[in-house]
Amino acid sequence: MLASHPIEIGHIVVPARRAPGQAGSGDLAERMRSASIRKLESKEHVFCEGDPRIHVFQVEEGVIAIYKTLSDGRRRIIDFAYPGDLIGLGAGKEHILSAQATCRGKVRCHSAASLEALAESDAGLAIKLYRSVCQELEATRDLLVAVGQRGAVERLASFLLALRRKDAKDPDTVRLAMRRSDIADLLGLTIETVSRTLSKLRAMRVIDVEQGGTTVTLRDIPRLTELSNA
Amino acid sequence: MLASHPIEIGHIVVPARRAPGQAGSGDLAERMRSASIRKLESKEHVFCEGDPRIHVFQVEEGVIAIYKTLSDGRRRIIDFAYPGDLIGLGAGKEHILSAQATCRGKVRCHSAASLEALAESDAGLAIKLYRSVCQELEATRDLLVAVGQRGAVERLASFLLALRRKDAKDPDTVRLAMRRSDIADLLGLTIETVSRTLSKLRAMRVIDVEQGGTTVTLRDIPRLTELSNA
DNA sequence: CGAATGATTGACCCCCTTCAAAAGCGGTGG
DNA sequence: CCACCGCTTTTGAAGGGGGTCAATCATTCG
Repeated sequence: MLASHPIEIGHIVVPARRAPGQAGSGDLAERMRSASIRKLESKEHVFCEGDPRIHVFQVEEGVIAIYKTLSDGRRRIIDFAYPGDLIGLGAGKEHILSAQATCRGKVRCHSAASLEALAESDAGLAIKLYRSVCQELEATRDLLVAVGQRGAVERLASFLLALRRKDAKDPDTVRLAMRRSDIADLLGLTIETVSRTLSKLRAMRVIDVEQGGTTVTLRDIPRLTELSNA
Repeated sequence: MLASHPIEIGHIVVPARRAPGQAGSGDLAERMRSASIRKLESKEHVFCEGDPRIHVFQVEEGVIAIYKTLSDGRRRIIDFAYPGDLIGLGAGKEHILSAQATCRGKVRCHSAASLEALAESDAGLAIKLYRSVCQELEATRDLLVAVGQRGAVERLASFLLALRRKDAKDPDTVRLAMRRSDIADLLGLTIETVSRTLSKLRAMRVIDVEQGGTTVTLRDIPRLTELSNA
């Protein structure tokens, strides 16, 4: 039944990761443990639009960009998948989105068919999937709000705060494990504007950029939130 | 359980509407029939951010704008809900989005609690909800791609084509049952740019705008698709 | 019919894009 | 270990598209 519905999820989050207390009979994370691991080089594709949808992948390490290719060849990144996130879930026989590693990483591979078969028979799993997609939807909406913003500062501020929520190790530090071009394709800007805007935010003493531009320290989060206009 | 998960769906589509052959034991549309009707004036709110989430509404007539309010007071429209669409679904105790009629219309009111209780016990219903949210997610992604586009022409073209898919009576005619300001807030543009761009598309012989700007005839759909860059 | 709301069009300005160049970092091989 | 090479980032200057402000026109509704 799931396979008859031509909708792709792209990536969803294992519920147990965000809400650790919820382990139960239909626990996704539990079922994913035994699958095989695939290593990824930077810029390597996990899958592409049109590929047969054989596996569901769970990010183990690194960051995966989920994107659509436009008719003029440009890339529109929909989301970045972080460790714990599931990508490649869906219902069609083919992928309608592409997934590409922004840096080196690993994904755990799982059979798409068997996961979907499980979802059919297990109501608890179905509800977990439902919630996961809700979460994904919520994230996409937030991104939509950010991208709809006029200024580049607003978009970058929103982006940094969103990363902070995801990445969540040091609350004041964000690792940009992707290129400027990835950020640009996510936010609907150019690399130059991304770079310039980060410099501007640094000049405003709101952030600090270190170590080849990959590590950002959030100096003034209240101000950053203000700038994001969320 | 559903109520403990702080995610709002905003609006989802009754599965039976898009896939008519799928009627079954847990049919949403079936359960919605007996609910009460509420009439809406143009610009009237169905619910607002922060309101207690008591009802789930199904649009009967008209168009409802689903939006977020930014800190500076601006509106970011997430989606337009059309007849058949469900709005107000979610899991938090309060709405995190607002819903406002763009024109006169009617909504059918249904108890949120009872629908969610049903979803808990009925696996078939849970899967239907899951698929509905997938559909919603898909639509939001398409909008994200459109809004991420650089030019106003691309955004308007995408918007018109999306409306055509939704509205779907005459395949060459689209009714804009909303103000220019609503379109602007959806696409991240200004009213002036929306107006100018529609005029430009008219000058290009791609569309025709009639009757006070509410009815748009799609003269050259291949061209429009090209312009949308989808 | 008249007031109010919304749509259209014009002029000007700012921000982002585009084009271009230089500098930094990482990786590879000698 | 260092030098070299490619990729990425940063920064600069110029141009264009959309925002802003403002006026006119159309439509709707009381």
